[in-house]
Amino acid sequence: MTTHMMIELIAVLTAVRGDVPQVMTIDHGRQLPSGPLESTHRSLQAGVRAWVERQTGHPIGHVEQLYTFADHDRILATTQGRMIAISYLALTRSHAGETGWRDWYDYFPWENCKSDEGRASLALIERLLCHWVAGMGHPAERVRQWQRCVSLFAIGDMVAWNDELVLQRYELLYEAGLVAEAGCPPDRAVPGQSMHHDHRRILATAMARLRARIRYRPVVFELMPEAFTLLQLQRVMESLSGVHVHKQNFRRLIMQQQLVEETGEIEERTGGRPARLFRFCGEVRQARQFVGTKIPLVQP
Amino acid sequence: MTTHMMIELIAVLTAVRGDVPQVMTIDHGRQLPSGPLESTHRSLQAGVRAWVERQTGHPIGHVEQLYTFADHDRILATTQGRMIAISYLALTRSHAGETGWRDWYDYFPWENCKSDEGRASLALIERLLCHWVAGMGHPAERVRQWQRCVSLFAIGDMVAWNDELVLQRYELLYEAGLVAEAGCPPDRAVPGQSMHHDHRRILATAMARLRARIRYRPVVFELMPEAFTLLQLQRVMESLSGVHVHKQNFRRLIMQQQLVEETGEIEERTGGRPARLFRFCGEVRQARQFVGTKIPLVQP
DNA sequence: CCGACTTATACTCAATATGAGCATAAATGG
DNA sequence: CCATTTATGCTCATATTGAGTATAAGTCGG
Repeated sequence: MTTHMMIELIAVLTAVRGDVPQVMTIDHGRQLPSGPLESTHRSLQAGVRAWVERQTGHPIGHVEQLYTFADHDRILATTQGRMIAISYLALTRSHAGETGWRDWYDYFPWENCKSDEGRASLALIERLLCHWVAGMGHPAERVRQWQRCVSLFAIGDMVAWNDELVLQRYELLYEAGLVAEAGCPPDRAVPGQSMHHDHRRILATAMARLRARIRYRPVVFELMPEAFTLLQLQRVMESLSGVHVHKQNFRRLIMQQQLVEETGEIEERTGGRPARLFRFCGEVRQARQFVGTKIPLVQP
Repeated sequence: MTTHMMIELIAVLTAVRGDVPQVMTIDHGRQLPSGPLESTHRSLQAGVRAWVERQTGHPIGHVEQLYTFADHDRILATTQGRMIAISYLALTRSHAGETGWRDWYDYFPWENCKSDEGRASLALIERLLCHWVAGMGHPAERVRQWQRCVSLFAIGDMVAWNDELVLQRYELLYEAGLVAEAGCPPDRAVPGQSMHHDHRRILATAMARLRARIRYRPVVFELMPEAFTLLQLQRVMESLSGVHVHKQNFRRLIMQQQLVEETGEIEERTGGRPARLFRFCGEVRQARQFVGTKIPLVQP
């Protein structure tokens, strides 16, 4: 029953610079940082935390297990065993001047519906997917897959865009042979940088998880500086989720949930009226950490 | 880097008999079924599916990875390596006359707030936790832990009961030394059967995940018979979540989401007025599988 | 057959939450 | 001074939610 196995830990280390969500990479942005599980680690979580903190020098906040893979792609040629990869999402604060950070949306331009670039890549994807289903032999299958395209990419406004379906959208593009990882020639692929192995897939899993988490848990604050204005908070939420929020309603919900408190300081350089600075009042709320938050994310 | 490892798959196979959620066990209810990962399995998910279907003879519906553990408790004495356990939640339909099925709430009586037994065990837990924090030396720590007790077990109606915090509640009881797994003598433990290793913890993880899933995904129907009345559906939802539902509002939400359609048949043996039978219209909704459902779960 | 009891189903109503907009305040740069 | 920008307070229509009333259509015991 005991076989040769290699356990690999893969971290999706995420931070926000300015308003832009970023991910730590190695190999010129082609891979996520990963390392073997060491026997000195008390637990998997502790292993990831120690190893990431050693690599980056930063303390990390939220750490969360994503998924464990053991597909046959991962069988090692050299040994008899199989490769198991356990992926983690880790959040950290600032990272001025470090190398290896890449924008989320370099890999997933279509997930950033806020930007013109994102909308352009969505329009292109719509055409490519239309072409893909048109080439299908079986009519029933064609209808089924088109409905899948429509609901995942919100084609034709029949359904609303769901920002949490990052993984499902990537998998559809993979099946349609529109990403480089699926063996597609680069000139016929959808825009967006590819990664080695299944690392872009793991990044998609992490993005989806984080988009889901920030709605109901106060994890955004792990990515924010100590003090921030409400607009800065809103911009980070928007760039993480890729969708717009109504400014006044966002403020209302944040305030009435007492997630933040005023620092008393004022941010002058807003470009308009100065804004009050806030801090996350996590200490006070520590016991109430299970009540959950509710943050409104609506369409533009 | 390659070490001796044993990869163990652990399944939390869940079904509903009558209105009662049950879990498949071995070893007279002391363990969850588990088996080694075999190299013939294409993927982990396929491995779990094949192995569970072979064991039970039933087709299983929803399968979902829960968590991967590799704590030092799991280090094997016999080999140099470490034990990795990957746990899965799997749902299946009926299981008339099979052995090994146990009620969820045999292990977690306090999670069934609907029943008198559940409320009684909650009252007992409240007293035991009160005693636990009273014995703490440091006042600040005492306050902190008591707030944790209050918010997890909804003591004193300051916060509402959150049915999804199954794991957090179990971990609190473990820390407080009130469960047999923490080395507590049986007569001083909280009611509820214990399990070997960390299997009750894994069951808690599964219960929490399923309680979260049934709110937003139509997975309940994987546990229902082909045709059912709305009251049957409601009772299953209630027993899975452990809380009561307002009958009329439940009907309203189910109907207006078009999750079900009438079969045309009538269930006569309701004990009152006969009820219309419904079936899940998953085929029609297959493409819309991402829209999500919303099922109201409120307090008694 | 009657009346107590059970469940099914339709409908109403108030409280709250949500989405969208208006208005004013306070800074900037010409 | 005025256009522009951002901050912040407030209103309002609509949708959602929680809870209750009312009625229908069976059962069962006498």
